[in-house]
Amino acid sequence: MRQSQLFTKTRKEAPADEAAKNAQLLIRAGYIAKEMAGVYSYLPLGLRVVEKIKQIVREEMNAIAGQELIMTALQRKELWESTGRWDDEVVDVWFKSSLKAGGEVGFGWSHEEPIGEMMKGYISSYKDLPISVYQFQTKLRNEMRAKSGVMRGREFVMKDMYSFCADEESHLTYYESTKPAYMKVFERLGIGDDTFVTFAAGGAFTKFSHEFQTICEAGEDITYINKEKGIAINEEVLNDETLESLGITREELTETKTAEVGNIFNFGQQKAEDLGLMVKNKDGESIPVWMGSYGIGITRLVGVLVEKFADEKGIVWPEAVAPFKVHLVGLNSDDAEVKDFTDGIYLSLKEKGVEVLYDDRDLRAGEKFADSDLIGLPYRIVVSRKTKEEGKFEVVTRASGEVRLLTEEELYNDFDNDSNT
RNA sequence: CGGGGCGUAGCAUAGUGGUAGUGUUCUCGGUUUGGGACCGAGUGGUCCGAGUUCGAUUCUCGGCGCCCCGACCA
Repeated sequence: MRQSQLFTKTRKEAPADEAAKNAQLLIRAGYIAKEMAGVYSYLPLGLRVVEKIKQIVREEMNAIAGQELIMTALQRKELWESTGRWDDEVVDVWFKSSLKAGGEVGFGWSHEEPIGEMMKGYISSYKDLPISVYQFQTKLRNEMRAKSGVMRGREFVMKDMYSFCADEESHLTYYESTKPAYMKVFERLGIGDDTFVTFAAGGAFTKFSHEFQTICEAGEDITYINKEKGIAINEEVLNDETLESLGITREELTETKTAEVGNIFNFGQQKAEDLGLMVKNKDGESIPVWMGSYGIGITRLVGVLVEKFADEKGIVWPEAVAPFKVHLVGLNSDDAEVKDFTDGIYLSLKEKGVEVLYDDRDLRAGEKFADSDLIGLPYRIVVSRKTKEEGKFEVVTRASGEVRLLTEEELYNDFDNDSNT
């Protein structure tokens, strides 16, 4: 994409009403725009990042037999009343409204009830199971206090998946299979080494739920971690009983600030029982379905990645989620010959299938470099009168600052879409 | 929801009970051209409402909004 056609602009200064690094940088670089506290619009660059993350999650959920769907944002009051969760005293994050035709509706803060209810129409026998479905949904939660930029908003995108099984064994097998699937997601996002399956407060059915906590200074959680043993415990369940059951001592754990990027819940049969989601087993008896729910905070991950990898110059995207792989910075663009030459490089890269943002604006070098650093694409290729004459292109790796000089041929080989540059 | 802070131009900021200033952005002209360069000109502003006052951006009250700490986070 040509940067001259991108409607967003970078800003030198961070907005005064944002204290969080992720929001400051994302706004300055033109990825997001603030609508109100805890509510952000995703602009062209930001949307590309969100879609990249979604695609990685999608691939890994599909790999464990997840079927994608999308549910509604509007939800029925009566359904939530049937499980006792319409009451504001019980669920304090409801946004509610009323229909002009009469009746009340809620805005989806979770989809456990609606998905279970809907599944009644499709599940009646153990032969129908197991089933796992997931969606990417904008969740609306009336948080008392939004904070930390995109990490704790009132409106955010989440992947939520729900599993339905006919017996405990397949249910637990599926539940366990989501852990490595989740870890693959986080590895692909470049935060695998810093993300831990964490014991956390569970639901009514199980002693623990499992969270996926990523080491992050801007996170809201405190997690006690032992990297060697791969054990992590949320402080909310850190007690003698927990330590003993996990065979570890307090001294072996390190207190760490983390951000919750995912969580999985084992509902057992309780949720289905509440909803009346039953199947016939082999003996012809009606039994409640075994259910689990599995979340990943998509837009929160955007914030976590910015927080973790940004440096003093700006954002540094992991290659897997960067809106473009290459930032082609054209200098001396007032010189028609250089400009034509740079245009040619741009078209060739595009032809090779390389995702490239081409800074074709007629600006001074310093301004372009500053913007490039701020936007944070993995590789910067500089083309100027000098490089045109010498036939060498400067390639800078954003994360490391490494500078290479490549010929045009080397450049295309290096950025061939199939390579692992 | 408890506590604290803050609302001045697109953005960032200064200041004052009496015509609101600077930087940046933006527009125009010129010089520049590998790290946000320089010179000149121009556009553009006191969150909303009530009160006090001859006069309020400033003081008082209320509202709305934003940030931070705490509580909450199924």
